[in-house]
Amino acid sequence: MSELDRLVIMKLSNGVEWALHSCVTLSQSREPVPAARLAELHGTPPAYLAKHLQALSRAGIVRSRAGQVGGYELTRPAAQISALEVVRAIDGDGPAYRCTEIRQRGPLAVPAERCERPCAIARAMAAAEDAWADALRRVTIADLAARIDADSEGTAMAAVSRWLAATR
Amino acid sequence: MSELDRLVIMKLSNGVEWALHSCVTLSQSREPVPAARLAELHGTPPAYLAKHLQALSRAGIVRSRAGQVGGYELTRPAAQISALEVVRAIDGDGPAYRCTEIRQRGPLAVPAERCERPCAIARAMAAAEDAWADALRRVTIADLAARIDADSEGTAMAAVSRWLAATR
DNA sequence: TAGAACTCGGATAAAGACTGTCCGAGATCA
DNA sequence: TGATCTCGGACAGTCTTTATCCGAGTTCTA
Ligand code: FES
Ligand code: FES
Repeated sequence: MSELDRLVIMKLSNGVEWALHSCVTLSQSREPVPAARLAELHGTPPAYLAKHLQALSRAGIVRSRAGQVGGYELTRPAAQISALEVVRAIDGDGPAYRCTEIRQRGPLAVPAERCERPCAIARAMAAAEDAWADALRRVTIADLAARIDADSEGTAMAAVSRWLAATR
Repeated sequence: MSELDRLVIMKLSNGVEWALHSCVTLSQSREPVPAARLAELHGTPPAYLAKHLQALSRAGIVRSRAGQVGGYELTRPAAQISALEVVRAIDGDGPAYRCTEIRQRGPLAVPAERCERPCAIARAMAAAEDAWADALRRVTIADLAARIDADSEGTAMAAVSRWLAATR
């Protein structure tokens, strides 16, 4: 690990990247795709990716199908799944900034009866998080697939579909 | 720990809250304030708060003064210090979403020569983080102090100044 | 209808980050 | 000169994240 990487503190689980790419891949297949196939395609540990897919299943984003022809598939059209849903399913739906109410502690503690409204600092942090969430809510899995396809001059998604069909 | 707290995944260090409140407090004092005094006022572990104040010192937000009348003081007027600077100093200045470039792995790996531009997914996540950062960049420590004062009907900051002077 | 193979699902260890604490180096004042 | 107070980085404990495994359930085949 390089020095630069060590200075950077990781705040979001790296599984978010795998989950988003997996959703984009699933949007290109009409049939269920096994977790092991997705892991091979993305070069990730199979068992760990499966754990994240389970989280997506609990969130209602994907549906699992057991058996020989089983696997994972999207429950809704890709245009109706926002990136925010995927991130929240993996990383947790709680706020990143958690107010401990330290204003109610110490010699100058504010009485609880005056703390009906959140602290001004907590309000500012919550507003920033809302802006972050809104930016992600406006992007759908279909948008991401289209952009990746455009970056590859319209060859990437077709290659994915071909690979999925060939190794079925 | 309650069940609700366990469901919420903590992504941001809670030291961010202590640092922001400490900066607001420091903005109300013309003289250096020792870390132990700030810890007593906020009801936090003294040694751990000191560690975070050291991080603020490295970032150039506060200046430390050793000796009997030493302590911490802001290096600039509170109106020129953004909340984003404080958050970045404590939680790290790296992006929360870290792209691992998984598109360059696996059987359908994209050649590196085609990866000059970041992945579309990474771009969307970066745009969301920019929105978050912009919201925090527009808020200064002086703004937060004014809002906390307004919430307390103009008594909070005066009480802080009085307490700091009385216990000097 | 019985069998076999393939899949998901949760339960189980190892690693790293955050939390919390300590004592020494340095500076100021008497 | 000495004492006292301050910061600063170095030291353990706890929790989340990472990674992995084997059993339960389902589907196709003979
Ligand atoms: S008391 Fe939690 S942010 Fe002010
Ligand atoms: S390769 Fe990292 S987000 Fe697409």
